[in-house]
Amino acid sequence: MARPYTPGVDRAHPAAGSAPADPVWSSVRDRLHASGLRWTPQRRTILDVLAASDGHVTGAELVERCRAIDPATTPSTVYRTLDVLEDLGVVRHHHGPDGREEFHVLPEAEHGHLHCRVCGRSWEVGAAEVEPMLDALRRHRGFEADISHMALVGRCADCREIRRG
Amino acid sequence: MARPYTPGVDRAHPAAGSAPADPVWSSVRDRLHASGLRWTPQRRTILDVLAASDGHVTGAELVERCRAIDPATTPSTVYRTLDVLEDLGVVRHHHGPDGREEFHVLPEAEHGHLHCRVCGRSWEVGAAEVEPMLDALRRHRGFEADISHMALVGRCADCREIRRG
DNA sequence: ATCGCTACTGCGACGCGTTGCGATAGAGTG
DNA sequence: CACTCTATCGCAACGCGTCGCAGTAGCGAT
Repeated sequence: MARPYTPGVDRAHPAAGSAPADPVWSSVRDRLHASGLRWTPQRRTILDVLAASDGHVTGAELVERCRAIDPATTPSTVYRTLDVLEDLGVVRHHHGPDGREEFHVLPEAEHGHLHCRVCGRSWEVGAAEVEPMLDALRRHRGFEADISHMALVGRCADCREIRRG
Repeated sequence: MARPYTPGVDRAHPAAGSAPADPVWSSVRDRLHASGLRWTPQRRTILDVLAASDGHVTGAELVERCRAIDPATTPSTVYRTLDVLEDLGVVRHHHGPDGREEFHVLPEAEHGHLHCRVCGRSWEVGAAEVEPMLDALRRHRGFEADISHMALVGRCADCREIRRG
């Protein structure tokens, strides 16, 4: 067939139903190859899952969703692939209030995270909001902080309202 | 003996050699009682360990040091006690780059944390350094962030020097 | 000194994430 | 197509931290 190489149509693994035509995802394959890395059915599964996710997802959730597509998926493969994808800039991760990993797919803009300890909700803070502080750290200490990994824990407006203090 | 109640001299458990005469530690006992909580040999062991620690210590390290004093120490007891002590304000914890817990005993001043992803070293940042940003978050979003729990990951001056980027 | 209430302990099992290792299989080459 | 090199996989075991439960033991009251 003269199909111009849609990634993942030739799977033997049950790697999802709809092949992601998204150029972002197909480019991952090339980027892996460019770094001497490989394109495998397992990685395709994970990319399919990521493509179908939005917002923040925990590591365990990603493993679970991969299993829904391919029950043979093992955690180690998922976590290792997520590491690779983070190197490629496809995902970013930070740690929630309890230290567990949360991943964000292809963030449109770099951002940090706020977690309310009381209600558990979370918000994103734009780079602009924290840039002044990061800039100060850079100037005074030469420390270059990773915004994406930043997670501030505290109490949100609503929860402060309820229990004044 | 007319010894005026040095906490922990009457131990049956092997809770340390030198009893901490430090008023800070002895006050913990009273503070527990004031909250309807209890003073136990296990808690004394943990306080002894904390008293002998300075800077930041991981949870696992604390468990290990408790075991050195009392080999019967179990992790769950240690972690649960640390929770209680955090409520009392005796310790503060945050999460390192890998999400593991790090505890700080009785910080003299509230501070956040910087972790270099490359060399693994860490620094403290004074409240003053981050206050402007926290203030902005408070004003714009009503979010009250916990400085002690803040951990920024990135690259320190030395490591940026070596691998420019 | 004894009693009763319940905070606390220790145990066992679990959940998340990581690591080492032998086996497998991408992908470039002849 | 067969061959080689090595990135990747799956497994099993581990480390950190949490949780539920049944028994223990602080501590205030009698």
